[in-house]
Amino acid sequence: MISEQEKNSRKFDPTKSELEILQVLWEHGPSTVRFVNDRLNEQKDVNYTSTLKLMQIMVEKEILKRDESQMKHVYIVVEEEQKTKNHLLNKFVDSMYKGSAGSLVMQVLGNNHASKEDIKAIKELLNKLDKE
Amino acid sequence: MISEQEKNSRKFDPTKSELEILQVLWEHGPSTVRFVNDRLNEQKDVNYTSTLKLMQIMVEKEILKRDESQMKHVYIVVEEEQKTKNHLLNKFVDSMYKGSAGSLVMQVLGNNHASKEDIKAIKELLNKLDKE
DNA sequence: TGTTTCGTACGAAAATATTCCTATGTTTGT
DNA sequence: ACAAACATAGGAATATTTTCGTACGAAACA
Repeated sequence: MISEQEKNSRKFDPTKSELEILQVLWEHGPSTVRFVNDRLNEQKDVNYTSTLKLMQIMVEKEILKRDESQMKHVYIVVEEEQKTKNHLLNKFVDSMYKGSAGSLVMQVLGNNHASKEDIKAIKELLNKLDKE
Repeated sequence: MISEQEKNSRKFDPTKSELEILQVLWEHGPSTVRFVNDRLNEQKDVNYTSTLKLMQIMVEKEILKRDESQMKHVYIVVEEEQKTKNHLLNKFVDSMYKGSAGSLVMQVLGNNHASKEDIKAIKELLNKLDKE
């Protein structure tokens, strides 16, 4: 269920590169371009100004906002991590599993991609859901 | 775990539009461009030749192959639906949940997107996994 | 048989996303 | 104070994806 609020507030989906930046910010919190770019360079080759540009675009799109009080601007994610992930997850489920979350879960679990701890936690959650 | 085979055989990931076409083919089996285009037009406005072009490109990329014995070429998905979906799912989990399938499942389930039947099936699967 | 409809092929245009060059100003260290 | 290092801004170049115009041949049918 998606609220009107949510529908209207989301003007853009992050692109692939934007998502990479988001992941850095999710992991480390508000950061400068320099910091984000350094993290990205641990994985791939990308010029500082490219990252800068991308983050500026993300500000325009209102995916990020920034604190300009310092010379080194600090970029902050606007929407909560969970909310964004939820949105992307739902989109994924809808398009790939016709909205059936169940079949997605079945596939993930059947794919030896879950640890014992995961499984335990999932069972507990299921029991809790049952009672409701 | 991804086999060498799998790594090498997958030269390209489907783009967004290509995925829409794949979904039609997954649902209806081998089809003509006309048929696919009609299905797409139930959702969005797209010119016949655009769909044709895209499907031709997909043949070049070896995402599809085609039967040209008839004048109306019939396009067939090369890789099994499940294999492709698996690949995309893994990519999604890796990028969004740092490879933790467990946290993805937790999120899906915590999101009232699973029916009672789903939950039952998942529990059974979990029990089976436990025994192994 | 002629014309209208439907098919493919191909290239180019348009839209989108990504990268980086250059200009210019600020800070840092000597 | 000066040079080197570092910051942002903005636009242009590139790459990628998507859309469609045009050409042309085959089939349908009046």
